[in-house]
Amino acid sequence: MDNVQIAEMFNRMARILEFKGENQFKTRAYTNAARSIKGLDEELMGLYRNGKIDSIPGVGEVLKSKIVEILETGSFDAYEKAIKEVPHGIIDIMDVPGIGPKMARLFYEKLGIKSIDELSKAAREHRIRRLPRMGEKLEEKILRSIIRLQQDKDYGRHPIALAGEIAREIRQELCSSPHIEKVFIAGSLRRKKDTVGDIDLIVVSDEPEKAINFFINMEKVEEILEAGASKASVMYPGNFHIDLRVVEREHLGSMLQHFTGSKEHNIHLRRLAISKGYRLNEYGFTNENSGILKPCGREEDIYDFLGLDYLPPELREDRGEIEASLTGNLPRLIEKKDIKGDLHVHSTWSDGINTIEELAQAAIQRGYEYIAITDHSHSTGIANGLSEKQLIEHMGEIERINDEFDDIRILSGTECDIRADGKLDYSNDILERLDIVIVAVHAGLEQDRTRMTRRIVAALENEHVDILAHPTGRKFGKRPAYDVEMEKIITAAKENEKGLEINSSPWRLDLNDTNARNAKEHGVMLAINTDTHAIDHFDNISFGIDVARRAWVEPDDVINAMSLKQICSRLGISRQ
DNA sequence: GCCGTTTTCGGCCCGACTGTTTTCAGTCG
Repeated sequence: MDNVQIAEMFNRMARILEFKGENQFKTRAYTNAARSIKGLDEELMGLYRNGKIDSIPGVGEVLKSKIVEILETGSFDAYEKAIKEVPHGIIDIMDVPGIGPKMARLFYEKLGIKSIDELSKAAREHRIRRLPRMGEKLEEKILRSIIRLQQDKDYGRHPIALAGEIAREIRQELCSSPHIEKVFIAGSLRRKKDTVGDIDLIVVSDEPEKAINFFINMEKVEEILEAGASKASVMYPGNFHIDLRVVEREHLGSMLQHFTGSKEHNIHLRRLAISKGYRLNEYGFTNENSGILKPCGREEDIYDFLGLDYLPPELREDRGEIEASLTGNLPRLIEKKDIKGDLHVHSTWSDGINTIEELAQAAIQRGYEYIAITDHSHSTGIANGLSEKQLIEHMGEIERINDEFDDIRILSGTECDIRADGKLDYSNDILERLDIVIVAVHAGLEQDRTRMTRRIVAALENEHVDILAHPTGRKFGKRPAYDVEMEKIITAAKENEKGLEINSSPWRLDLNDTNARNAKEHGVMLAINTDTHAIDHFDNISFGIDVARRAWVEPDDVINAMSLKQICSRLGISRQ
């Protein structure tokens, strides 16, 4: 039973308690504990065995005993009883947008509805509207919501790169309205999460109604979900849910902060405000005694007022950033200007579309001191992987091109396949001759957790290996991460002094933020690489930097933030 | 059910929008 499963169990328990109409704070306690458990660096089982299960935030005596019960028996008594009482389909019903615990319970008690299919049928047969406070519009809304839910296989989450494009497109259109002064992107998109659920926008306007009207009447809007005096939501092509809030300039800071979130971060800030005698909302601070509102025109004003250093949006997840800010221990987050090179680049020698010279030129234009050409090894036949003989020619070619360029150093490398048994695709003799060796899993993704972990750890134990690329293999919309024990990978990377990659391809973003932060905290060095297959891909580096920033990564944690001299020293390259 | 720079008891973030009602409960973020 791992942390994710235990957290899921607590989440389901919370949903059941909601349905049963239990005390909302008790319900919230389960949700909070679940979230806290998901964010743990170590497995609960390990903590339990070492007697270190105390001091998990949000877990008190009662929930602690339930965790122990789960670890020992696979479940806990109260949960087993609860799932017998509340049919499984009911939880699904509460996942339909617009339906919460109260309605789900009413449908169950009055109409015996226990599943989404039954709900859909009841709505079509107009049985919902006969219930108190229910009507025709609600039936239509339910049917629409169910259809959207069923169409939406990825649970409504979109890769940040796609969401960013849509957001910029909408921003441009909104800017053309005479009633809209300015447009800001907020929400998880501004926090740079790897995937975003919906797109949150703020517009500054003196005429809110006209601004809202312009928004809901944009040509591409497929459906208007709600439209009020200061807030509206629409559906946009590609299953994008867009939320808009209108604000007057004097409240912009508060609104930006509020709408950027995260929810947990905001709750923490509000608790902090309460302890100082103020209520905090999207319009500013209200003095508890006088009732006087202090508006915040700039986001910085809010953090200032609470005695905090400014918090970059990437950190606003209530994962310790507020405490760090209070004690002056915020990280100096990595920035684009810190990146000195790219260590994962493919050329025409394997499956890239640009020559080594073209890549070198593009890297110079981006101000890099070095790049590593890391074409595929021969097992990756589909990517035109190089034989050992070809790899030797490849090295010669790089040496020749290095003579041509004064402004950049090209490192000879490989992205060497880790075979199913953990052996590498090239012999040690040839690996030794390369400047840099990146290893990666490309096939045999279905291996079980134990084998996959052993396979990767074996690769990390090879003395010639430098970096593990895209460590979990996930690709958005294509496949989930393969099953692997990340803790063991991180430990092996630390013990063998290997780097782990944050792959900046917007379809990978692998390591993700939580794994990357975990690695950093264990003292593992990271490499923020683009896995470039075409010159334009170099610019994906910003996505990788976003992930790193969300992981609290500082320049000193990053291999390719090192100067050429430093990196040559790390890689054991004598000639520079 | 958790938690404490007021507290071991009594709090627990806060407001907008909808649909159904004539004043508000439910849902959402």
